[in-house]
Amino acid sequence: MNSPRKATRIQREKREVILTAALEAFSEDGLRGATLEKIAEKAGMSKPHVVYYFGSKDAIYTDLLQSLLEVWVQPLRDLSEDADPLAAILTYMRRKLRMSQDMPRESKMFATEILHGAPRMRPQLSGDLKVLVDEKAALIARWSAEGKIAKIDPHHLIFSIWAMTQHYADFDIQVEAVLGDARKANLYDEADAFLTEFFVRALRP
Amino acid sequence: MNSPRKATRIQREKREVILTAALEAFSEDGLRGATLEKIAEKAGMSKPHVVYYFGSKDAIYTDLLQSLLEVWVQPLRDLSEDADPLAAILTYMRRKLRMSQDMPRESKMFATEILHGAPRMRPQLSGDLKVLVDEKAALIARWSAEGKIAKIDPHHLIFSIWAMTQHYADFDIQVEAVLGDARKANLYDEADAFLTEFFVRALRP
DNA sequence: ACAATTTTTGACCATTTGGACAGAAAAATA
DNA sequence: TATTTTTCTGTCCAAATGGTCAAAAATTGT
Repeated sequence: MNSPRKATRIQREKREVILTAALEAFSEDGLRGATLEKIAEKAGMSKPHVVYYFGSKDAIYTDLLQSLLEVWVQPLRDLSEDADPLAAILTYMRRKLRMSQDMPRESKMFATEILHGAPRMRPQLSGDLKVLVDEKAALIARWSAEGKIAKIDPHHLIFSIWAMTQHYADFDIQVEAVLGDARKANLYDEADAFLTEFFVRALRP
Repeated sequence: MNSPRKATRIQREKREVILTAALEAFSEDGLRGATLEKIAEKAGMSKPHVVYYFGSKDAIYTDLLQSLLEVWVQPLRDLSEDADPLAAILTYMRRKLRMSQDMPRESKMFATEILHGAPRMRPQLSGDLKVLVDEKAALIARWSAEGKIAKIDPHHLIFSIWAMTQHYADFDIQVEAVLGDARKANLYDEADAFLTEFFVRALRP
C-alpha cells in the first residue's frame, strides 16, 4: 500500500485526483456525509482503488486537512513590518477575502471541522496556530502602542477578519439568497469595498 | 402516530424532551452524524419511541430548524426606529452576541445547515428572511442618508454583525484554543467590548 | 373494575457503507 | 520475452443505522 522509496509520477497524480474529488465531497457533505463511493465516482475510479491509495476514508480527510492548513494560514504568516501598518492589515484582510472567493470548498471544509469540535486539529490550533496568532497579535499591539493604528485588541481583530471574510464563503448560500441574484455577480467587489472602508474606519488612529 | 385534536400534556413534554436531545446531537454531529439511537439515549427513551413521536429523524431535524428560525431572527425584527440609530444597531449586535453565548448549539445547527447548502431552508432564506433583511436594510439606509450614521452598505453591515457574533459560538473551539484558557472565562465580555468599540468607530458619522 | 386508547419497548429487517480479499490487467524490470 | 512489481477492480462481508411491527405496559374514560 505504501511506496517504499519515492512516489512515482502516477502515484502523485492519482493521489492528487483523489484529494481533489474528496475535497469536493467533504465540503458538500462533511466527513460522515461523504461516501467512499461518491469520492471514487468523482475521481473516476473504483472504490477499492481509492482505499488502495489512502487506506481509509479517514486518512483522506486527515491528509487533506493537514495539507490545506499550511496554505490557509499563509496570508497571516506574511503579515509583517511594513511602511504602512494599516495597509499591511488591509492587505491581509484582502488576501483572506480572496481565498474565500477562490477556495470556498477549502473554507467550508475547515469550517465544518471546527464547528464539530475539530477532533483532528485541536493540537494544531492550540499549538502552531496559537503561536502564530500570538506573534502577529504582538506585532499589531506594537503598532497600536506606537499610535500607528487605533488602540484595539489584536486577537479579536484577527478573529473579526477571519469571521467577516470567511462568512462570504461558508455561508454563501445565505448571502446570495438575501442579496438576490442581481447582486450576485460582483458580490466580492462589494465585499471588498465594504470591508476595506469598514476596517479603515475601525483602525485609523 | 398523530394526535387528532389537541396534543396532551405528555405529548408536548415528550416532544420537547426529544427536540432538546436532538438539538444537542445535531449540533455536535450534524444531520448525518447524529444517530437516532444517540438522540433516544440523550432523551432517555427507546429508539422506536422517538420515531413514534416524530416519524423520522429527518422530521425531527426539520421541525427543530423551523421552530428555531423564529427565535433566531427576532433580534433583527426588533431593530426599529429609535432616538439613537447607532445605539439601536449596537443593541442589535449585542443581542446577537448574547444569543451566541446562550445558544451556541442553535447557532451551530444553523451554521451546519447553511454550510451544507441549506436544502431545507433555501425557500425561507430567499423568502421571509430576504424580506426582513431588505426592510431593515432600508431603515439603516435611511439613517445613513440622513447623516445619523456613517454612509455604509446596510446589507453588508448586517452580514458583518452576523459573521462576527456567530463566529464566537460556531468556532468557539478555535477561539478558545487560540486565546488560551486564561482568557476563556470572560471571553464574551472581551468580545462585547471589542465589537462595541469596533462598530462605534465604523458607524459614527 | 373493565374496556378502550395511548404510550413504550424488544426483536427484527433492509439498506447503506467502509473496507477486506483475491486475482486480473498493466507496467516496470530483467 | 519472461518475470516481478504495481495498479486496479469485481465480489463479498460485517457493522451501523433508520425504521417496522407486534405486543406489553400504562393511562384514560365509563
